[in-house]
Amino acid sequence: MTERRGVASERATPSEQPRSDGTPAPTKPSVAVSATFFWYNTRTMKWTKSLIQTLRENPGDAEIDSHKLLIRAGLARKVAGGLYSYLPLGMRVLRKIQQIVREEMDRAGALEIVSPILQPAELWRTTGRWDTMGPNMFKLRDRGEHEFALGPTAEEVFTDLAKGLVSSYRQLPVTIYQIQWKFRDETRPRFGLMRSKEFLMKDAYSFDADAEGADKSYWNMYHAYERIYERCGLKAVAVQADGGDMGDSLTHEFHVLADAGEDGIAFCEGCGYAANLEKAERRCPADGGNAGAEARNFEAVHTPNAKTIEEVAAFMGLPADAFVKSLVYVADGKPVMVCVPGDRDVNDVKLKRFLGAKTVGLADFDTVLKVTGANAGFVGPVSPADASLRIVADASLKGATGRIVGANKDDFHLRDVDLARDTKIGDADFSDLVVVRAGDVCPKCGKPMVIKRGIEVGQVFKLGTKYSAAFNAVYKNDKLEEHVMIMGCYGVGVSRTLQAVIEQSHDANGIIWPASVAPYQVIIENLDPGNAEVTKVADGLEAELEAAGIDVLVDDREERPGVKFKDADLIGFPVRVVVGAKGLANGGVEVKRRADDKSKTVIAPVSDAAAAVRSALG
RNA sequence: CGGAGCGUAGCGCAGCCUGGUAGCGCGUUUGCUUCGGGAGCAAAAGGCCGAGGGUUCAAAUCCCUCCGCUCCGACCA
Repeated sequence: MTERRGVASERATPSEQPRSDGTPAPTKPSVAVSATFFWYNTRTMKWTKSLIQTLRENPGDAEIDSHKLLIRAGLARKVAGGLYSYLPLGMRVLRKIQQIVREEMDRAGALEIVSPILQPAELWRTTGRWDTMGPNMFKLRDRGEHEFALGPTAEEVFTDLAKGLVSSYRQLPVTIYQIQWKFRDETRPRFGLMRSKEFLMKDAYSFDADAEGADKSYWNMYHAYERIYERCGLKAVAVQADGGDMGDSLTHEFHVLADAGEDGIAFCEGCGYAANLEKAERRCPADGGNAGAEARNFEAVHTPNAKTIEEVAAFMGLPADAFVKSLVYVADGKPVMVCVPGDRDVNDVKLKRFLGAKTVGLADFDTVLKVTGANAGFVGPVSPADASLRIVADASLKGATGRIVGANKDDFHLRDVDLARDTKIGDADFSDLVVVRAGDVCPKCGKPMVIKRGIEVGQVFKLGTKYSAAFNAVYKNDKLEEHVMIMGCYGVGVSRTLQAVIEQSHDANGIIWPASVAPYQVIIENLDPGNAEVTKVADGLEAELEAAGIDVLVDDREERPGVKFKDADLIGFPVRVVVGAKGLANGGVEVKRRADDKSKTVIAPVSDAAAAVRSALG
């Protein structure tokens, strides 16, 4: 223990014995630190030397708790919109998360590299993404007018790299990763580190010889991700997501459930089905659930100026689901009408899939008028001006009768419309096309689903050969034949994960860090730094804990106890040790976990204090 | 990209409408008294009032332009 204290004090102050030439003697490195925590600078710290600055008030621009706490607890400071400096405390958390990610990637057999942030345009042009990424990518030129991007991701760089490194099937499978800063020109950065212009991301890319191997690589990473989030103390759930332009590719997003999350996720509590709202499907009865409605001839209703479903419903005094909402889309340049129940929203991704289109989007008003004969607000599936207009409808409208639709004539709607009788929508034109909502039926087990919100902290994605084909990244098999490698990509938002931990683990007093990623696992509150006896106990415990591999902050400020307790709670160190004259007189030091209330405080004799801390850390 | 709001001390804000040369709280520094859940008193430091231009004897305040930030929206008929 005496030795350990020596190490701790050496680090706290430069050696006091100058060399003969007058230069200060070098400070000896701590063997314990460099050997077991090689990626760490220090394991212990005195508050008065730490540059920790907490704020009593919430920052004016923060909306969500984790953002407020991030700033108030002194983890990060805003430099500009969407750009943050990580302060010493935040940096420690970031490094701990990185280290967990690194260890799990290494354990999964992935190889760490680092590639440039500044990426040549040429690579992006190879896949066409120089243009398709559009304004989301920061682009710049060097003095020779050569174009570059600040990497928003690195598929191109890694594929190009693999092409150069891999030539034989003997080298496969291989997964390469990096932890690197990424840049995205977000339209609206917000919520602190949640959506920022610059963020730290771990991105990995797998290369396989065949589909079976690619599958194994995918699940290998999937399981590594489960371990990463668990070790970070996060409850993350894997949800199905849409493969985007990659067709029906398998992909999962890892979400931390939180009300402040930006993404909606559909859950089935019956069978565990989970999918984000872009992807989530729902089951509809074969007949659309519309059997037995009374058949009547439709008639026109004058509905002046009532354009939205809300307005018409109010005007006619009927619920929104008595209406059919008809929208004109343009899919790959061709107009198409989409009908959904009046109280539902079209899911563009499902529509795109169903139509087999590359792009879909709402038509402009001119197109709407041209193909339907009416202005937006009064369009419907019954006899549009362009008789050849394709009309598709949500599955729940199959067999629908007695509905109200736009009349394709301004200021008019039609009532008592029977979709089968009065429109040309055929059986093959029905599909699940709406965004699911709470109560919709699970596509797997038929039970009602719920909607929750999540923060996306990672994604695993089967890429297929999209990138490797573009780069002609091939390997030779044992018959000397060339084949394109099959890829997967895997991302962890490291800086976002930091804030997600805060969002998921805090209370009214501040953050509650899981021990694995806490900036310091233990804070020792020296309530009386001027008292030699108290300070001796506090510093002795500091050294003892350091020797045991625990990192610890000693609050040696001359502050009133209340201030120190408030700060400890705000920053959220998992375990707090209070050393004060009063406590020592009463038999020892107090050990309390941040997550527990006062009643669970343990009084430990000084000789048992380190053991009590370790027990509290679990 | 459209709309709204805001830029004043390290942080949170007032002052602006009705021009007269800058204030409050927190934090910081010093002293005294306090001292187990954000103490009290006394003193002090700290600001080109986002930038540029205009009006005026005089501009944080009025006008114009620009920059930055925040929120809402981006057409679901």
